[in-house]
Parts: sequence; C-alpha cells; structure tokens
Amino acid sequence: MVRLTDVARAAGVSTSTASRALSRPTMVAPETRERVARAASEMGFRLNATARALTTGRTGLVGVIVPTLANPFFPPIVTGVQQALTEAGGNVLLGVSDRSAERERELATQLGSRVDGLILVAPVNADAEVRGIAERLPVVTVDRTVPGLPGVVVDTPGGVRKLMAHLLGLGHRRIAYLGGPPGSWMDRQRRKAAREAVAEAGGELIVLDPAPPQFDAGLAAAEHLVRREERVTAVMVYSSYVLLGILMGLGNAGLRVPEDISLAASDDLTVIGMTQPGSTALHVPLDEAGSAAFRLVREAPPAGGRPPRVRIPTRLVVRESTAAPRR
Amino acid sequence: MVRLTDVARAAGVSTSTASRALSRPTMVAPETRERVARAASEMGFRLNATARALTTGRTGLVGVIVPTLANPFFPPIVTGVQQALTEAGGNVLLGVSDRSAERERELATQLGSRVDGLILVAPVNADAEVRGIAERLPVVTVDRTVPGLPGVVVDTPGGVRKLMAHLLGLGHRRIAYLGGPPGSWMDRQRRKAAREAVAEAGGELIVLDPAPPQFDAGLAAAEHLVRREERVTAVMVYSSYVLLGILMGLGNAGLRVPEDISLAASDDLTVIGMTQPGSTALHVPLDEAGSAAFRLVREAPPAGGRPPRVRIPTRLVVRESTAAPRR
DNA sequence: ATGAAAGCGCTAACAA
DNA sequence: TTGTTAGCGCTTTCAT
Repeated sequence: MVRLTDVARAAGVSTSTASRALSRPTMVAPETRERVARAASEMGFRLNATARALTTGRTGLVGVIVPTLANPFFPPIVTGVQQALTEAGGNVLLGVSDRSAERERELATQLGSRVDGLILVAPVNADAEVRGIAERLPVVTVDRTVPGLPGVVVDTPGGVRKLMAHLLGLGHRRIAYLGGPPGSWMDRQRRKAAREAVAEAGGELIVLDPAPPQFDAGLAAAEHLVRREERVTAVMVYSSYVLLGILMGLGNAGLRVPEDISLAASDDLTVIGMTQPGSTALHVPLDEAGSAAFRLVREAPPAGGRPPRVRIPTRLVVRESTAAPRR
Repeated sequence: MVRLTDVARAAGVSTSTASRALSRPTMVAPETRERVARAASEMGFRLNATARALTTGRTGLVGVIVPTLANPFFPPIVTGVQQALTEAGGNVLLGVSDRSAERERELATQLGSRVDGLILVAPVNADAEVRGIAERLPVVTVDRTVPGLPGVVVDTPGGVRKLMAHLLGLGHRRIAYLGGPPGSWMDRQRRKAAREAVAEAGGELIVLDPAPPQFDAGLAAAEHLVRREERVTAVMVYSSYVLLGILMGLGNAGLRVPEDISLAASDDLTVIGMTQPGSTALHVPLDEAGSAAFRLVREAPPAGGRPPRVRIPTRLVVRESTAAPRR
C-alpha cells in the first residue's frame, strides 16, 4: 500500500505539505502542488479514508436505517440521500432493520461510530429510544416525527385533499375512500383529510374497510364496489397496488374506467402511470425526502430550539382514470 | 466521548488489558474482564470503529455498488448481502452508480479505501476496468461475470427451461415467447433455452418481438395475441411487469386465463403471486445471490487459480395461470 | 494475565 | 509556503 509518506518522499516534500497539496491545494505553492499530484498519480496513491476519519473526526458517511428494501417506498428515499450526499463527496452506510426495534437499535449503535449522522426512516423504536440514539450523534427521522428531533415527512394528507378537490371539481359527489394500512396513524390522517374535503363540498364520503397494500385487496374491493346498491362515481385508493387490483377487478366485472367509475391513488409507487387507462395519482417525491433529510443531518445540531421539520408536498398527476361522472 | 483509556482507568487496568477484555475476552482473567465490562457499560462506552479499522486494517464493511435501486431486481440483492453480513457483524456501504461507468469507477475508488471488499452488481464498466478495481481489493461481481474474477449469476436460462418443460408437460405445443429487454445478452440466452426446450419436445415456439420490461408493453402484446390468426395456447413472458399488462389486456379482450390461454413469467419481482388468477412464475432468489456474493468476497482472494463462480438456481412456482390447453 | 510502548496513516497546530 | 511535532483511539508485539 502506498502511503502519503511515500508520495511525500517521492515528491521531495514533507508529509504535511503532501497532505495539504492533496486536501487543501490552495495552501501550497502551485509548483509544489503539481509535483505532489504527479507523484501521487504515478504511484497510484489514494488517501486512506479511515486514517483521515480518525484525525479529522469526520467520516464522510451518513448512516441510513430503513425497515426493509422490499417495500418500494423505501429505496427511493435511500437514493435521495445518496444523490445529495454524492455532491458532498460522501457515501451511504446502509442498515436494514427488518422492522425489529432491537435490530434497529443495534444498527444505530453499530453505525453510530462510523458515520457523521444518522437518518432513521420510519423508525420502529419508541420516541425515548430514538432520542437516546440522537444523544450520541445528529439524527433525522423520515416518515415519522419524534418530538425534539428534526424530521422529514411526506404530506400525504395534503395530497389526499388535492385528490379529493380534483374529483369534486369534476362533479363527483359520492366518493368511496379505500384506506389502509388497517389501524395505522397515517391512515387516520388521510381519512380525516378526505372526509373534511368532501364535507366542505357537500359531498358524501363512503369509507370502505381499510385494506392491506396488496393487489388482491384491490380485487376484493372491486367486487364490493360492483355489488353495492348505491353506486359511487369515484374511488380513491391509498395504495397503488390496491388500485391495480381494483382496475383489474372492475375490468373483469365489465365496468369501464373512467366512464363508469373514476379511480385515483394516493401514491405512484408502482407501474401506475402505464396502466390502461393511465391512472390519476399523487406523485410522491421520496427522493426529495431523502435529500432533505441529508441536508438536515448535515446542518449543525439544533441549538436547543425547535428542531427543523420539513414537509414534502405531493403533486397531483391527472391521467385518464378520472373524468366527470356520467349523469 | 468516552475512550477506551477512560474505561481502563475506571476499571483500574491498563489500556491494553481493557482492549483485550472487550475484543478478546478469553485472554483476560474472568474477574478483570467483568470489571472492565461493567465500567464500559456504566460509562456508555463503545469501541470506536474507525480507530479499530485503522489498527487492524479491517473495516468490517463491504461495499455494494448497484446501477439503481429503482429496478426491483436490485434491492433484494443488497438485502441479501446485508443479511449475510449481519451475522458477521459487518455493514453495507452502498453505492448507486446510476448506470454511469464513470460514476461506478468513482464509487469503487471512493469505497475502496473504506471496505474489506467490493460487490459489483451488474457493473457497467468493461472487463479491464473491473479487473483494475479488483487489483486493490477483493471484488465479486453479481449478475455478470468478468474473466478472472469471482462472480454470482442467476440461472434464468435454466429457469426458462423449467418453465417450458412445465408448459409442454401440460400439453401445450404452440407456445409464444415474449422476451426482452431488446438486444440484451440475457435475452438471447433465455430465448435460446426456450427454443431448445420446445424443439426437443416437438413443439413450436413463436418468438414475439422483444419488449421493454413495462406494463404497457404487456397490454400491447395482449392485443397482438388476441389478433393472431393461429392462436397460441400458452405464453411465456420474461418480465412480471409485462405479464401484469398481458393479464389485464387479455381480460379486457374477454380471454380467460388459464382457460383460453396459459400465462407464465420468468421472474416474480412484482405482485405476481397475488394476481387473479395467481400467476405461475419463476422464483428468483436474489437475496441468495447477495449472500453468496458476500461469502465470496470474504473468502481469501483466489490464489491465481480459477476464480469461484456461483450459479443461483431459480425455482418454478406453479399457480393458477397455467393449465392444460383446451382441446 | 497484565502492562509499556510503538505504531496504523493521516491532519493540524505551531514554528520557522 | 513549508516543516516539525503531536496526536486521533485503538491494537499488538514484547516484556514481565
């Protein structure tokens, strides 16, 4: 292995000069800098990141702990962090907790000593534990807020409002809402938003039983919709997986979208833009959530005051699955 | 920050004894070990991974470079590496190359000095460049082989053969094959496997134009299938996205699966198991590919001989979308 | 079984 | 602008 010392000797300068030439070029005479650079490249030298980290106290790494990578919600967040981090020359140290609180804590302590900050995505630990982690190093949460800590959340309730406004604007008054995941806090937020929006416009929101975010739940929901006495003219679904199932289920039952019924989803995580007809949905910029989180960890730790919070807005993308109701 | 020295002092031993007590417990008297452990936990001490890495020369990190996380093929591989690594107490340092050869090289050198080994997933650089990277540290490729380097590949051609055998066994003789991605090496391998399998059984393989791995390509393919003069009785599709599109397209056209036509896919990356009917497909154990890759990087660098290669078999999962043809 | 001492490769005062 | 000198926090001979 080629060390900085070797390069320095080859260039006929001291180690510190070589160090400066490589890490703080402006502090060194152009001619010297050039000589060091040449020696370094000739010898195939690379600064040892570990040694650097030890002296500077900064590793250039950010830890990202996610519950899983199997849910398409999470990879884009990681990608977002990585993108923002790349511009700063850093890298992502990844942890997958598998939704285990213990594993999450383990990962946090393991990664803790090798990163400059930690991004906890949808952490499963209790507030107190998460705050405990944050005592050792800068921590930012994503898709969840923890009192006292900086956080990034995606504004899906706001998105639901936009979606409802769109449907109401088209003339729909009887709108079904298929929420989920069953029992989740987010589900309640979204349902509340939907109910308010529809009530304000004098419409009626039919709240269906919440469903798991799966294709077959959509198939079942479609059957239910078809069988209902009082037809709704539009359906809003919280998951694009479920929407896909509904789309197929309605097709099997001979109902046409959007002629017979309008359909919209509150995320675009699946192939939803390419369905036939293309599905109206909220675009959820998860990569932005990731890069926002990075910016927050990088910032100086909040000096006791209110921790910064970032709310990522969603964007309504209208496609062919929504239209005015038939009269 | 609490250092090992602080713990040692609190426990009334030397730094080296404290170090041993924590890292090589058997080298220390049980009573001493206990005292150090107690002091450490009382003071909330954690060994500093960076300092450790500097002295031992091993970081406990493995770099994983993927083209993207947006394609569902890649996250499971990362998860597989992480799982295997977890048992060894290590972590994953992630890089996303965005399919840029230059970025991939940058990442490789950046990560190179902070990891014990590098796993390159579907690298885009030329063989020579990849080998160059491997001169500095252990490198394993996944989903591609590079002469001279250890590698892990998924045996999809073998899977295609299994799938074809299944269809032929059901009695199908006119089978359509919808391949892709257009022009890819893998596509040729799979097509070859399909053709051979069908030919051996005296059947006829109708090769459709290769399609991109997208939902709407499936819709288009469904239309084409419906319009064909000579109906095929079964279709094999290389991508589960495309299969989803076909399923919906056939449904729209009033064709029933599997009564009118059997359908099978050569991967199970999407919600394919939950469709209605459930779709016969190959299970592709990408997490196993990831953990196999980890085992290969961890092994001693191959001493000049043939580099180890691991071929991950796929598994045929028969569901309701395939049945005997109507006669 | 324990301690003293010498680094790992680099950066950062402090001088010159 | 450059060099000298201490470390960063830990592990590891080498003694004892």
